Amino acid sequence: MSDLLERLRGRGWRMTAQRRVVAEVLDGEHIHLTADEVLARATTRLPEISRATVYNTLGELVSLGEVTEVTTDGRAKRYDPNAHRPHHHLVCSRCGAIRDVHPDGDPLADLPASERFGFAVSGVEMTYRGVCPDCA
Amino acid sequence: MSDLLERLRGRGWRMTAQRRVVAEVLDGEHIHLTADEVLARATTRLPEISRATVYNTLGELVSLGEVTEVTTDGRAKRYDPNAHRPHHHLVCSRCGAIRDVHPDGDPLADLPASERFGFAVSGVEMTYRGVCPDCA
DNA sequence: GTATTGACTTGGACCTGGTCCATCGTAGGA
DNA sequence: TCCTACGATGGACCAGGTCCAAGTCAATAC
Repeated sequence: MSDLLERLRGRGWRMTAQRRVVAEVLDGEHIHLTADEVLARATTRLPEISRATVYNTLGELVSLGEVTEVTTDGRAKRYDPNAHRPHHHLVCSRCGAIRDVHPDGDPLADLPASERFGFAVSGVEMTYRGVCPDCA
Repeated sequence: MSDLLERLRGRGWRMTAQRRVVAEVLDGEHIHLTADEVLARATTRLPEISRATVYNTLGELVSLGEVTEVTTDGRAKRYDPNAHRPHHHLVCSRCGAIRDVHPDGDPLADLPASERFGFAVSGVEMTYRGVCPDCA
């Protein structure tokens, strides 16, 4: 069984066939599916699952902190199960392919107090853009 | 007249009352309006302007490189007229307020070759998150 | 094993942000 | 001043996402 399912069970998450399938579909590295893609993959395993349930389950996984939402293009949100290890994203400007990346340095430290406008700054998301080998 | 209008005229942009109003509404620092907000403000000056025209004009300004699109929340895109001076954004997690910021360092240099997956990397967007003074 | 119950699921209506298109209007050149 | 290609209009349409009332079921208690 996946780590994700293991953790959810440990947190007392009520297990249903639908939730299991959604969690299984999201398991792995460099996974960045849209809700519709999750629905499509879940449907192959559990044909009667509904769109609303997929949205509900994804929303819960996000509030549990097990999955993060990424919007790289202003269109559909994507769901990234790799929330336990902080990372940023590298996106192909042509085909939209996404890779998880780990830049050096501490971008939070690079924002001087004079550029904080009195905000309590707590995090930063970085989206690198480029062209992937397949599109070059 | 604003710099923006000046530049557009210099580039042979056909000037109409609608385009002028949209460009004027977008003039200034720390401006990050949604298309609907642009429409609302434009409507006070030119009541008969249509939604389609606002979207068309914003799209053109973006392809001309005079305005950049920002999506900070996966909802409506926002339009940032400050495209001629590169910058990043600091967003309040509570109220959504946005400030332009200029971090130190070169985030592009912080992405090692081993983390580039063969991409030709050309740029990076950073979104700092925090709580603004008004919401604290 | 059965009863109970509150949480989960469902499908469909609905909402928001955005795009498209046929038609009308007009800026700017001749 | 006239022409015409480009821009504006509004209304239909689309994608992604949310909401809701009704039905279903996992987990607990007995």
